[in-house]
Amino acid sequence: MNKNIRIKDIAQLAGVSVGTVDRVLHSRGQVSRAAYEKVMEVLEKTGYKPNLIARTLGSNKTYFIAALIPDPSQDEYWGMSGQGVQHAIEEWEQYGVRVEPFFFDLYDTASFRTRSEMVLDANPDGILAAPIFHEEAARFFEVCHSREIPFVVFNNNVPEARPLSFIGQDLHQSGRVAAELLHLNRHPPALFAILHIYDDIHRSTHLSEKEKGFKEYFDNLNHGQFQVLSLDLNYTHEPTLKNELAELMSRPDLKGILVTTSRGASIVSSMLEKRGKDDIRLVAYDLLKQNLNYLKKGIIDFLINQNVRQQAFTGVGQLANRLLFNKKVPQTYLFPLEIITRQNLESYLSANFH
Amino acid sequence: MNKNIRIKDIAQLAGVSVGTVDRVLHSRGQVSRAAYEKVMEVLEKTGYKPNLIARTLGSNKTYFIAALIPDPSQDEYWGMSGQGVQHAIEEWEQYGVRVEPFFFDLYDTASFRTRSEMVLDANPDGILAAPIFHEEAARFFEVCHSREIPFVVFNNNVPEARPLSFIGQDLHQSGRVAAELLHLNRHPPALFAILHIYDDIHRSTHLSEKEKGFKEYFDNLNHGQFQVLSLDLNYTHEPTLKNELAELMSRPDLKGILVTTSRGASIVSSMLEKRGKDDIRLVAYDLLKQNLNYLKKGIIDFLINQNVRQQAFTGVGQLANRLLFNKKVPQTYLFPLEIITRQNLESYLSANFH
DNA sequence: CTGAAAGCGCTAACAC
DNA sequence: GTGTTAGCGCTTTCAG
Repeated sequence: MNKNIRIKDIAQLAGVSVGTVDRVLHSRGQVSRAAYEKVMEVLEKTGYKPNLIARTLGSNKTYFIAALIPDPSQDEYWGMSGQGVQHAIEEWEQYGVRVEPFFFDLYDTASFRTRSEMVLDANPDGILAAPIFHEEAARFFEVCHSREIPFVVFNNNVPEARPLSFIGQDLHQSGRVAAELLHLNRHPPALFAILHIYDDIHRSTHLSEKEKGFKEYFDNLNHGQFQVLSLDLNYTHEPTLKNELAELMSRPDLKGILVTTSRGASIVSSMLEKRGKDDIRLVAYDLLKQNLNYLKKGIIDFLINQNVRQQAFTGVGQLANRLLFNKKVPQTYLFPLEIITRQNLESYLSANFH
Repeated sequence: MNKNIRIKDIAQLAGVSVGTVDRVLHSRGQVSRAAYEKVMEVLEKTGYKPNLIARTLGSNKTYFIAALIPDPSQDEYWGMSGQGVQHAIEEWEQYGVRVEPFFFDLYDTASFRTRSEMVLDANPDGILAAPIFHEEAARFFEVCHSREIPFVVFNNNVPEARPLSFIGQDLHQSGRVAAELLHLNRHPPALFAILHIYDDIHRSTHLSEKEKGFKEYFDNLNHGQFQVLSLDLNYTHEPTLKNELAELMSRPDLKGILVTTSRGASIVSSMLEKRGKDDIRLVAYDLLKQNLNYLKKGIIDFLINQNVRQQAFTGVGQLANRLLFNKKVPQTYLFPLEIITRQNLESYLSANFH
C-alpha cells in the first residue's frame, strides 16, 4: 500500500535532514550541490506530494484580502455582490483568511479613490475589486502591480491592468444570446431595440460589448429586413426617459426590446404593462426583485443572469486558494450565460449555493 | 485585536483542560454537568470556531467513499458522471479522503447487485450512488441503513430509501420548462409530443415526472386547442421506432417535440433533418456530442442541461464535508434547470468548474 | 551549509 | 470525570 510519503521519508531516503529537504522544496537557503541532487532524485522517484493541510497549519500564516466593491445598500445588483463577499468572509474565516469589504459610493469616483487608498493602507495580501470606474481603477491597479499585491477583478474587466484573474461573463456572447431570444420565431419585417438605460457616470464599455454581440447576431441572419435600433437613455431625468420610451413603443414594427442594464428593465416593463403591449418581447438582466415580478407576470420574457453574487464569492476563493495553497488560478473565469424564464426561475432561486 | 480563539484559550477561560473541552465539543466521553455548562458558556461567549485545518491534520483519519455508478464507457451521459467522480477523487485526495468508483453494467441488474456487494465488502465510510435500478437500489440502501453507512443519491431519487441527501433536479419543473420552450410564441391549434425513448429496462418514474410537468403546463394555459401527445418508444428495435416517429412527423399540426431521454434526441433529430422539418421545434436533454451538433445546426432548439457531472462531484463533496468537517448537508440539493441554446452553449462549455 | 527541535491547533490514548 | 501528552506533516528558528 502506497502510504503517503512525508518529508521525513524523503529525508531518510536521501540521507539528509528534513530541514534540507524543505530548503530544496522551497529553494530557500543554501544547499550543497550534492545534497540538492540527491534530494531531487528521491523527490522524482517517489512522486512526493506535499500535504497542503499540514503546510498551511505549519506555516501558521494568516492572510488578509480586501474587497473593494460598491456600497451594497445603494443598489440591488451590487447588494448581491456584497452578499457574495459576506459569504466568502464566513467561508474563509476558518482557514485563517480574513476578508474585509471596503465599500465605495457607486456614484462618486472620489469615494472610489479614497477607499482604494484605504485598501492600500491596510496592506492586504490580495485584492478583489469591481472596477466600475475604469480610469480610476486602472490607476489603482498600477499601484497594486508596483507593490506586487495580486488582485482579481470581477463583473467587468480592465484587461490592460493585467489582473491575476478576471471573473465575469463574455459580454459579446451575452449580446448574442439576448438577440437570439428576441429573434426566436419572429419573422421579418421587425424592429428590435437595444436600450442602454443608465445614469450619467456609468456608461461603460461593458454596454458596448453587449451591443456589438447583439448587432452581430442580426447581421449574421442576413435577411436585411430585421431592423436594429440602439438607444442611450438617461435614467436620471424620468420624464424625458418616458417620452423617449413612449415614442419607441408606438412604433408598430417593434417586436422586441433588450435592456442592457439590470436596473433599467423595470421602467420599460411598467410602461409595456400599462400599454398592454404584450406582443413586444422583453429581455433583461439579473434576478432583481422587480425583474422577477415582471418575469412572473410575463412582461419580461427572459432574464439573463449575471450571477454577480457568485462572481464575488468565486473571486475571493481564487485569491484565497492562491495565497493559501499556491493553486493556479485561471486568467479568465467566465460564467455561463444563464437564461431564466418563468418556468425555470424557481429552480434558480432555490438552487443551493455550492 | 480578536486573535483567533483556540481550544487552549477556551479551556483556560473555563478553568478546565483541553481534553474536557474536546469532549464537550464532540460529545464523546463523560463530562460533569458543571464542566459542561461552564465550557458551553465560554464557547458561546467567545463564538469559538474550530480550526478545520488543524482538525483534519490532528485527527489524521482517512476516509473512504465508494461511488456506485454505471460504467462510464457504456454511455456518454454516464460518462459525464464518471468524470465528476474522477474530479472528486483528485479534489479530495489531499484531504485524506479516498474515493473509489465501482462501475456496474447499465443494462444488467445482476451486475448492480454484485457491485453493490463489493461496495459493502469494501466497508466504506460513505456511499454515492446512481440508483437507476429502483428495486435493487432500494434493497441495497436498506442494508446501508442497517449498517449505518451514510449514502447520497444523485440523478434520480429513491425517496423511501431516505438518503442523507438527494442531488438532482426537480423533474416536474423540468417538464414545465420544456413545455414552455415548445410553446413560446406558438399559437393554437398545435400538437406537442413528449417522447420517452428508452431501452427495455430503463423506463423509470423519472420520465413520468417530466411528463406530468409537461402536461400540467399546457393544461394551465386553458386554450383547449393545444393538443399533447405522449409516446413510449423502444430504442432497441430501430425500424419500428423509425416508423412510429415517421408517422408522428407526418402530422401537419405537430409543432414541437420533447425527447425526455438524453440519448433519444439524436435519432429524432436525424429524422427531422432528413425531412427538412425545421418548423418543428425540438427540445432535448443534456450536452451530449450528438445533441450539441444538432443544436448548432438548429435542429434541436433547446437543450436542458442536467449537469450530471457536477451532480456526481457535488455528491462526493457532500459526503466528504460531512465526514471530514461534520457539516450539515441539505436533504435535497436541486440543480438549476439550465437552458442551453446555440448562443449560450459556448459559455457553458467553457465555463470553469469551480 | 546542515541538523535538531519547537511550534501550528486539534485529536485521542492513557493515566489518575 | 478529568488532565496530560504524544502525535499529525510541515515550517522556521537557532546552533553549530
